[in-house]
Amino acid sequence: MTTRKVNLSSSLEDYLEAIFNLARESNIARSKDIAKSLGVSRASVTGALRVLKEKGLANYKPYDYVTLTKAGRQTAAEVAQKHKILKSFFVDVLGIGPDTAQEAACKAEHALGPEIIARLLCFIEFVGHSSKNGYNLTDQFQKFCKKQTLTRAGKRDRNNGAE
Amino acid sequence: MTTRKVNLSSSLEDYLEAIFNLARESNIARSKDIAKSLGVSRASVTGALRVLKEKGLANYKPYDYVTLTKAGRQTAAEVAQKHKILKSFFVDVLGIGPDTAQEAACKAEHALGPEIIARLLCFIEFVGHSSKNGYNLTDQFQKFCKKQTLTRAGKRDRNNGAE
DNA sequence: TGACAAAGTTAGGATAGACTAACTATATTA
DNA sequence: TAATATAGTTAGTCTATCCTAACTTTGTCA
Repeated sequence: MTTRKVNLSSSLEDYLEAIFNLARESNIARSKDIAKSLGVSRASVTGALRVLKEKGLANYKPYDYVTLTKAGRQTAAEVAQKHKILKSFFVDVLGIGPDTAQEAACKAEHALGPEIIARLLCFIEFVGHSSKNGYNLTDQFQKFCKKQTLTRAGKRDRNNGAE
Repeated sequence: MTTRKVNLSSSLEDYLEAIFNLARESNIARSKDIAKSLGVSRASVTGALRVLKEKGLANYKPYDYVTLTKAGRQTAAEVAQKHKILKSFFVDVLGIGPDTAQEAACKAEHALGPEIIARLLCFIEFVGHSSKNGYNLTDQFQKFCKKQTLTRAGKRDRNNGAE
């Protein structure tokens, strides 16, 4: 029997992901660290933990360490996976800087469903694969991109004061 | 002198975009239609219009038609542009169905900044360009994708009951 | 072991965004 | 033009999320 999917707000997904990542890094997810990693107050964390408990995603007792339930871990892993794939797409395919990519992934991970994420992953693999097969897609794109940007800058200059 | 950028919530961006689109389609953005196109109540629209007016983005008077200010049009056009580019990427590059793509674009348009959107546009152009130059990227990807999916399904089957 | 610091919680409040129900203004049409 | 339908507004409420300030629990160390 699979666990029923809970509808989660972006905010709760963020908490889940933060707990998941902290638990991976240091085995323990402390309220203080969750607050720090999300940039919210400790009080907000307490509130979120209560909600996650209600939804069956976190094992939470006041003044005790938090852990995720199986369902919680599963959902958190999905969110983290989305994040990872998006960031990789931005950095490895589009050539975006890691910080901008990180920030964008944080937001977009809540907006895109599994179908698109799966395709995106496939696309990243396709790009990697194609690089090995002679046609280096990434390089080609970077060249193309630079050319486009210059062309446009030129057009803008020539049109200056037109409209 | 350029108009200063206002910080907008996703929700307000949605209203702006809806007004912009309605005005393009039928020259007039009626409260009722804004409500319908966003799936909210008419009362919610009134509230949003007041806020957009405060922020200098909409010309709003009770019981009158709404129009966007110059700043409002500019912002709305940017959002609509993001939407268009995202949808095109999903459909034309990833091969996602139009309905799923539409829905995802609606959400992601609020999450991604101008840098990533510009790159994405460039990438779409690159893909179109490459198709003309012998190497049909889209076809290649679709083939690759199908193969991957099958491979994974196979692996899953062979692993059944393993863990 | 008791005092102090750190972590966590609670209480109370703000804001954004949505809703319904009731009211007002505008538009239509007999 | 008066009655009625439609559109738009207002008032009041709800929920989600965040905050600060004050309180409680836990942990540390002299």
